[in-house]
Amino acid sequence: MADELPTSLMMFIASRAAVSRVLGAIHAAGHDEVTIAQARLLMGIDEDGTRLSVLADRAQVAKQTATALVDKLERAGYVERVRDPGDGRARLVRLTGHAHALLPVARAEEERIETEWAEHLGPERMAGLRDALEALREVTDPYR
Amino acid sequence: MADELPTSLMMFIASRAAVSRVLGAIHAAGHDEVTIAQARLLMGIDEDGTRLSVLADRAQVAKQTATALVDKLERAGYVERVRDPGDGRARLVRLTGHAHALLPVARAEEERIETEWAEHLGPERMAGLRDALEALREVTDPYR
DNA sequence: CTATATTGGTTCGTTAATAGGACCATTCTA
DNA sequence: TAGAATGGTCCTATTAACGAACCAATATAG
Repeated sequence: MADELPTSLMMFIASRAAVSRVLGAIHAAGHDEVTIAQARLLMGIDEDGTRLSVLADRAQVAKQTATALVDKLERAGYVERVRDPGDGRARLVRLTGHAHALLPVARAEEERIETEWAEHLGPERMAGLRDALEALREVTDPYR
Repeated sequence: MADELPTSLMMFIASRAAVSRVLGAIHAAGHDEVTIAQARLLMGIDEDGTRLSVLADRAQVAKQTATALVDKLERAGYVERVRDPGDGRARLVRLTGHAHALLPVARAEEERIETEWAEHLGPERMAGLRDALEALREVTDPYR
């Protein structure tokens, strides 16, 4: 074993496995067309709607990319664009009922992963892991 | 604070920051055309060459994708395809001198990140983080 | 109060990444 | 030795991503 992979690579491996499982659960629930990039954008939408540029920021993609992703999500019925009452230029991207049916599925699978990881590591190591990751956000999370 | 992000998402955030920095260092060293996907493939190449299908496996992409990536890397002068002496069907993808100039740059930046993270967390928390991530590989790493 | 700058989004055009399917050559195996 | 499996490639299509140019609405300078 004695593998000595970079810490960031080990994070990548684990997070990719999680993403893959969550997306699998989403697909299994019948939401076949949703892709990873689209899901990433969906996650950034607040309950009362979010501007496209904010969404782009959160997902760390260009505005044009966010536009394209929202286009697809809109065509598939997961979001709608409504005018921002406070600013005539802006529009708010809002989740539809269709999307609201989707979120619990994703959250449940995420829960399941979290539980399995905790079982595998034991409570202290899991707590330590989360603690370290939270601390790392201070130096790695450009948003917040 | 009290954020309660999923563990896997926090991993994603940190690993993305690291990838972004390593790629930045690579670009800053003059290797402008190399992309993330290409770098990911490069990392899987052993010193004495590696088969394309193994590469595809390691990077978790389809053979066709690996073919396309190797095409680009080959055109840019980072790898070469040589016949596998032991198997007439196979060809070995090997790093060129150009690529060998690149790897230390990536490794150095990775080192720097590792050091900064350790400083930010302190030695025990960093050790605990690595330990937990190594353990998680047992349930999340499809390769090994 | 107008002229200009900024902001929020979209459109156009291009490139990278990815994979399904078909396919060929070589090697393995029953 | 015939048929299955393996290693790669080609063709094609879709998604993701972004620079550049652009329009409409708002904010700001003079």
